[in-house]
Amino acid sequence: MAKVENLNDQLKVRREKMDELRQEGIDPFGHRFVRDSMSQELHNKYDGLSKEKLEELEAKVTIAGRMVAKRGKGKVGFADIQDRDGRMQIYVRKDVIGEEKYHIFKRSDLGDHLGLTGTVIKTDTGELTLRVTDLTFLSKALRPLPDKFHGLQNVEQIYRQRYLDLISNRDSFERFLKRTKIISAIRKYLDEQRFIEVETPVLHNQAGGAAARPFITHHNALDINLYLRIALELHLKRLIVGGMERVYEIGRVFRNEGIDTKHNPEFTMLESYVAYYDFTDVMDETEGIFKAAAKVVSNNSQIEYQGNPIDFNKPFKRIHMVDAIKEATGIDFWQPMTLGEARKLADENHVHYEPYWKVGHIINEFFETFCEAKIKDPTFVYGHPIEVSPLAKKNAKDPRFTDRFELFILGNEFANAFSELNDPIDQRQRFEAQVKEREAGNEEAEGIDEDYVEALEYGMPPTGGLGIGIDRLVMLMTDAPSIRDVLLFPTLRPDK
RNA sequence: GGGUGGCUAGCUCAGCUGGCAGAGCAACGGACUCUUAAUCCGUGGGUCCAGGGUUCGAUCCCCUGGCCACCCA
Repeated sequence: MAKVENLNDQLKVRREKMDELRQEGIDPFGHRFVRDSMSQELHNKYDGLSKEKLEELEAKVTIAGRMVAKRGKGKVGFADIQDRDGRMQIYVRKDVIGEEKYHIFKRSDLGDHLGLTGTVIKTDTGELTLRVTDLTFLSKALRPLPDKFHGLQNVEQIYRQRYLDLISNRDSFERFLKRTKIISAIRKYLDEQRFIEVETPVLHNQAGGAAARPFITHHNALDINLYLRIALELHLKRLIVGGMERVYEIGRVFRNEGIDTKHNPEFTMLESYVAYYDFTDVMDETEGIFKAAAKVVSNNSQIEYQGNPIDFNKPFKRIHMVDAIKEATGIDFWQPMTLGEARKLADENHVHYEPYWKVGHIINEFFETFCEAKIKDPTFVYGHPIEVSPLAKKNAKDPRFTDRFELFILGNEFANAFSELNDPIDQRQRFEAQVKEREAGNEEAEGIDEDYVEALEYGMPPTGGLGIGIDRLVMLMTDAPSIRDVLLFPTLRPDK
């Protein structure tokens, strides 16, 4: 707690007012208060009624909230009370609530919480208002709120002190409400498809299921290092082996990488697995999830992201990665090709590659270089090379490629899915290839998860799996330019 | 990792070519019984991100560092 001599005038005054309340026998940090109405509820109910009609009705209600604006006027005063759903104007008259209570109102600061009982009226200017008959002081704000007109603009403060952003920037508050509703809609959609929602460990013995560097932590009693999960994949598939048939988890995963407008070290993933599905079924499932989410934020399933319209009514496009490259560049990777030939093509087209890369890596890089950014409409790009898909099932007709897809919208990836590799022999070989990659310099390559391979040896049904980054989905649906705008408390460097 | 920009009162922001630190809101005192970014009169409020340098003099110029944002890899 700051020492008194370090306080600025406003902090001092508010502490003095707190003491004043105590002297008057009022707890500045009050207690239980029963309200019977929310601001928005009152607006819905009474905004449509005339001033006269409301006078007739004499509707008596009790509300509570934070005072966010105040307009004094001698022996009467107006203020705006903000609760979770919105705001309600109150009208306080000295001759109605009496000297003592009016004094409390006059001495209240912006930011204080008040409980108010009164009748619902309309003012001469037509604003729905609570004409206060009783006032209860509920909680003192010892610090002043951000600018009442501009709100909180300081981006750093918005992230570090999200509560101030939520108090003073209603659009931000509503974006987080939408986030919650989107996730609820996704749950509802999956639950209706008879999925089982599960929770799997966050602490892993080995970080697998994705290509990413993990956070490492230590368990004291076992004296072992543990890894914060980078994916949900390998545990959920064990549950498919266990016969759950349709599972999903919405949970936090952690990746030890840089922070920018699209990356936060911890973020929320949805992964789902369905026995007997292949990746084309998963496309349908994915489409259903995105359409369910779009309905939450739009009446007609048309949204706009940073000025770009997206229509979720249309069926999503589907294109093979190799065809997409051919369309964009004329280069045909369907042709059988040696590594030397692929490298030559890469050199000719100024496509970057690493020494340990095989043909498949180069194909993938061609896609990322020439195709990804051009995709606008929701599009499933499928058939990723086997080298970049260590957990996906090989395509039955062309084993260079896998039955995998990614969903792209406006040049960004929103989902990653595949027919799961359920052949334990093949799986072991893919893990071994990953180990070699790691030795060749790819720090994100996976190790061998023996326990997982053993689970596969008991027999996993053919399975369709899906991963969706929930934060990016919410960004898209709420027109948020940065992932930090959809995370209540984004990761930041400590403040001093 | 590289580049650019920002950091000034509680908040939102000005601050010219280097010359006493500014406004609006908020706060305080006063007036005001239908205001709504209330109004009117008056008052107080600053580690100009930190440290160093140049200078008679630095919020301003230079160097180093911190935090944040954006762009690029």
